[in-house]
Amino acid sequence: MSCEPLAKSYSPKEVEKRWYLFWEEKNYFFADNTAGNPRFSIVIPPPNVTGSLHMGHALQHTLHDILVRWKRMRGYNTLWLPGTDHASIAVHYVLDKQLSEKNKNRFDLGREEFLKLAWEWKKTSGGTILNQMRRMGVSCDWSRERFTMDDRLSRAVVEVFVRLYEEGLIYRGEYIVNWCPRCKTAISDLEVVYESENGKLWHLKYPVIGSTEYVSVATTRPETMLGDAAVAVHPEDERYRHLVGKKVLLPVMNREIPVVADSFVDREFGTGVVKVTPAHDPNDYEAGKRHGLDRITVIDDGGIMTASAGIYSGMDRYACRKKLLDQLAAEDIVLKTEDHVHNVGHCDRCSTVVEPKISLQWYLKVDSLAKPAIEAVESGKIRFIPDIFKKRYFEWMYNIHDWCISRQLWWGHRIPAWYCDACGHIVVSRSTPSECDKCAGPLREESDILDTWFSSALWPFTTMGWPDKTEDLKAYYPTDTLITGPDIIFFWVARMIMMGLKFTGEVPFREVHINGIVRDANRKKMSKTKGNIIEPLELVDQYGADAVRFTLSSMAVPGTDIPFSSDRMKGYSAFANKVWNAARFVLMNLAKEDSYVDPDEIDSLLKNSRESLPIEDLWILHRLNRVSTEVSESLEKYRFHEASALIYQFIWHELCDWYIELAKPILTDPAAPVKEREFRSKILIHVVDSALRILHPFMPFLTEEIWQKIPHRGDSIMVQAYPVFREAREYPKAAQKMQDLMELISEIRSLRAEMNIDPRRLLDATLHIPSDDDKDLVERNLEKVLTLAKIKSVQFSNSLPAEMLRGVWRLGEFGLDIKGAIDVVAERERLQKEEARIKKQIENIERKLNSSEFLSRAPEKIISENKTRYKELEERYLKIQSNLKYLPVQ
RNA sequence: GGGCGGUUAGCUCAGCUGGCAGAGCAUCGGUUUUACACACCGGGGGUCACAAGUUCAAAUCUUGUACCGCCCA
Repeated sequence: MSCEPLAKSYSPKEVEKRWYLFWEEKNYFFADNTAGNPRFSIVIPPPNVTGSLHMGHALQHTLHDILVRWKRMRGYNTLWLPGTDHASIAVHYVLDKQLSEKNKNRFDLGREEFLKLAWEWKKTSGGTILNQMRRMGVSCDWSRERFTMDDRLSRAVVEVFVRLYEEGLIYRGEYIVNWCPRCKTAISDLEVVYESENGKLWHLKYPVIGSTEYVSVATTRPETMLGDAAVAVHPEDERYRHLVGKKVLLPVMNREIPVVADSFVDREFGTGVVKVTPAHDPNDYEAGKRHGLDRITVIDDGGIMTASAGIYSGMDRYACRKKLLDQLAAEDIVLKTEDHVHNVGHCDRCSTVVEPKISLQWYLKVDSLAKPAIEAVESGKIRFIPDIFKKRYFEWMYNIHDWCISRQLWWGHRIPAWYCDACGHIVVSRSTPSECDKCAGPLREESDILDTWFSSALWPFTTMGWPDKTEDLKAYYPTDTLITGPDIIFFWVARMIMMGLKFTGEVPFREVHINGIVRDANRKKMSKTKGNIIEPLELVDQYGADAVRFTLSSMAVPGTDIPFSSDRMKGYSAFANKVWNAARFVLMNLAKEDSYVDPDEIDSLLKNSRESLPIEDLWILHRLNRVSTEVSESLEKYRFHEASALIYQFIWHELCDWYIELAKPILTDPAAPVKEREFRSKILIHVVDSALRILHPFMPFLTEEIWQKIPHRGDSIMVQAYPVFREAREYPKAAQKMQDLMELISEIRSLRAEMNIDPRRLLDATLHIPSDDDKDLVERNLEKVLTLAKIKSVQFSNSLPAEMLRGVWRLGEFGLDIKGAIDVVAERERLQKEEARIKKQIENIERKLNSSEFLSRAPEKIISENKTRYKELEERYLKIQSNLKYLPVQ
């Protein structure tokens, strides 16, 4: 084993690139669907093909990869399937922008040319996010990368559409939809984001025909009055009962419109009289249907006023509002203008204000799909983590509406429907029909495409080859876990559950882990407009992928948002460096003959010579055993923050701070007995190797780089076994003894520091340890105390000589000889402080133990714990008091 | 308007079925000890938002109040 010395600090950049290529070359990410071992499969929530990696992705991909690498190392046949969705609206948005720079739009180009351009764009820029993912170290099976518009997935989409249509679950209908005038398409309820805006409420005067009376109607959108078909009042509203059935004159348009009575009117809003514009408001649309009102469309697809808007025809909707208000003011029709805060719907993609619009769209009937999807979660077949999110799921599912699935866009899955203009028949078919199957007339293909989420809903099974009965489906479906954000429970999770159950008869995944949202340091959501975006790849450049991963993981408390902290980030990059340097130390001190140590070899070593083993070895092996078990337990429960903290604590504060410090004298002393040195390096290699394995899923690059340099067997750490619990490694008693030694050392250090003793000065110490066993323990481990507490000699005695600094610990008391140079005042102060502190604790326990209620009602275990603790405290208290007595009086 | 979550050290947060209040960072004192100053050793810092209740015992359970945030309408 040749050991090149490591660089003085860890520099991630070059390392990361090299190992990622290595893993890919070795095909380690590949999932073999013929392997027999238990499987673990997971599909990625497909990122938007136009997207680039943001902190949310970085978090999710980190959590995915931790689970996947951990499962893989535990021997599971592991699949992590990557890919992207085609993101109709987003791609249109990108290309529209490019086209508008050349003063063109998609309609100038035409469908065919536009799609060519889109595919070209996808080919050159669509892979951005996938390549960025690689920099995070994700171990996806790239050979199975999918895209929602792949031929195979597209065929599956058609198959699903046709089946649903044939079952009568897909229908066409004319309803009022959310329309984006910029994207020029319908969007679903979920794609509308409401924002609270400061607007105005205008009260307008509508004269009553055949009377001098007028009604005052309040509106936030005066331009829609041009399309008013009626005004409405509540049927039980005494104020207006006499007007029902009469007509009012619509100002500007000078159109006579009826006054109708309808209980949808909110009597408290404005004056209790509302204008009814069936073509431009969902509630008015329904009211219009009830009263047989005209639907007068005054705003067109692009947000421009139509010919029905009279003199305002051709004007933009907002320009129209302004001009119209001028006219209304001039004609004295505006009675009042109030400030008014209201929620305005915006397009999720482009933020344009949504326009409710009547149109003919395709819908999916969801009632019958929702029922089994609700049951799947109710019965526990699918579990949400944290559990609380299932409430949100149920709430939405119980109030679910039919889903508008058609979009007036081109990039996406074209709806497989054809219209016969001759007889009006609609043909829905898996393949292009040549003629109408009713009248043999010519057919016109539907120009609409499907909502992107329609194909995303099929992702868990179409990516694995459905509707064919593929080996992948057999091996990896249903998947085990879905990790995603709370914002898409409805968009995606709910729809996947519905579609999965419908088409495969099985749930698409068994557990849904909902992660938090990454926010900036001030807890604000990151957004481009706020300019508070943190780019994960910039962090990777600066700190290394491992540090970014570890930071995100350490803060990933299930269901809790993550305020991203660059201080934590720095801390964990220091941790990476700490691990690096621990390895550096080990490598610097290994001998040529040191080689890989098999865990079983350690076990037999332990079996044969347990009695003679140094206590720190038993302790570190015990701790390693516990920590590796606890980390796995935490990961089972998706408690990533807990797992990270366990590893961090173990490696830094146990392995580095204590074990390596204790190993130093033997490893670095050339005079140390060969046997002892050899033994120590065996254990050390094993512990470091195991610690690296435990850490690997969290910090894959660093651990691979180090593991390759220490004595090892195998080609890569990522395919080694994850440490598991070993009964033979349980040494709770030895661990306790080690803790006692550590306490003694810490107490001595603390006393020295508090009394300002030169840290380099070696002191003589006297120990008083009542129990022979304990005394024996310290005697046998004296070297450790001498080294770590800077002591040059120890005397054992039944009483401590006067003129010494005194301290206490669990097993006894100790004195430090500083040759009479005791600062009596400082020492008295220190002891008195300690005395007061302990007295307070004793009083607290005394109160409990003196209470008969406590003694009669508390469980036996708690009582005896308190008694033990009381005894310990009391002993300590007495020791301190006697130490105070020994202080020379001044 | 309805529902859900949060309030713990200077900051950011853990704290699972009630039983000794924790971490990281920051801060203060000390140390160029040959793995690491991205380090080491040591210290200080808390009315667990507020109020009431349940309990032998409450950061933890119940109710109410205040403030902050999220989701739905």
